[in-house]
Amino acid sequence: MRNLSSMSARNPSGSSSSSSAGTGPKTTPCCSKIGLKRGPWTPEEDDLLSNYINREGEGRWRMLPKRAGLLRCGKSCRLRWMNYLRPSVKRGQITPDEEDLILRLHRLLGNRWSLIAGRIPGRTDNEIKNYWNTHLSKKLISQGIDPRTHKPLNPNPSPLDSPPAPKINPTPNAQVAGKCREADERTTDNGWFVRTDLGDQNGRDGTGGESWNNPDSLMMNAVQSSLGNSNEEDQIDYCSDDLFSSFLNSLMDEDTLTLQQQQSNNFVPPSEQFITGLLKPTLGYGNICEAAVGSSAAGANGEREHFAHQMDKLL
DNA sequence: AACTTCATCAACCGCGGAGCT
DNA sequence: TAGCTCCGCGGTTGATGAAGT
Repeated sequence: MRNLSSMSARNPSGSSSSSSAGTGPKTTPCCSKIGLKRGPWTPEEDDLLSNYINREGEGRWRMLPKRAGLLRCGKSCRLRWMNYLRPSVKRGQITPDEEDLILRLHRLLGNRWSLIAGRIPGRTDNEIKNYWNTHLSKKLISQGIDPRTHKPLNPNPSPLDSPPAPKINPTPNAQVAGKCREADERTTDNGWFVRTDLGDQNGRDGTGGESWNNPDSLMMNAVQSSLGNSNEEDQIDYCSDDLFSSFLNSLMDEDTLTLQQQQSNNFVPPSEQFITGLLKPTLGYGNICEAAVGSSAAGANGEREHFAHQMDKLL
């Protein structure tokens, strides 16, 4: 870890930035940076910030610098606290397990660094983002995998933008999948049964197999398994966080399984499209949530709304 | 030893959403 | 409803040290 104090400021003059001048009427005193210091933080500033937050708590970032005696903007204070000074921030190298987790979460969530960081205790979005850009993306490229899509790079891209080839080269993915949790026929932590006896390539496997080709069902498997033991009303308030967590775990479980299937027989389960396609911001999480939540027979209206709101907020 | 290139990562920037009036 | 403020997010920058020539 580089000594921050030794780093010179990006804007040594410390003068106001002209970049925010174009923000028009929305420019706030916080953003004007008139007379505010920029660049690396000194230990003294760190102490001031830490002491203030330990005393007063987080939040009110705009007023914080003034009250704490710092010549920084609120944004800078928040960033420094979140990424460096927070006691829960874990320093040191990313472990192989964490790297594995980042890869799998990125496959599911894309560049949602804050969401990914939320699933990795002690790591910040900035740290994960940096690690991805400097390590993992290059690693995937060297393995022949597109770091954006997590699909094999096509050496001969078609000008017609044809759909993905049905046969996926298992070698690059296998290197990733080899690091993933083993997923045989088993029950996940949240109780969602993971199938390995998949049906035919259209996802028709008879009873109980609709999880693979029905987004609603996929979602609701996670939802219902999480709600299964939540009969008490007083559990409703906090079930949504668990719900999202369970949902994500479920997706990751299926994700692992999908990779194994690709390895073994090039089979691409229909829900692959759901995971890697529908779970993209451009296609809207809201629709998924609405569809899943709207069709839910498991929860009361309050739960549905709470869940939909939570998912919308998080995604 | 001097110079150049590469890798790393803290910090900055602009944007957009949420909440309030 | 519109406008404003605050906050958080993701993309990007640029200083620094390491590695290479």
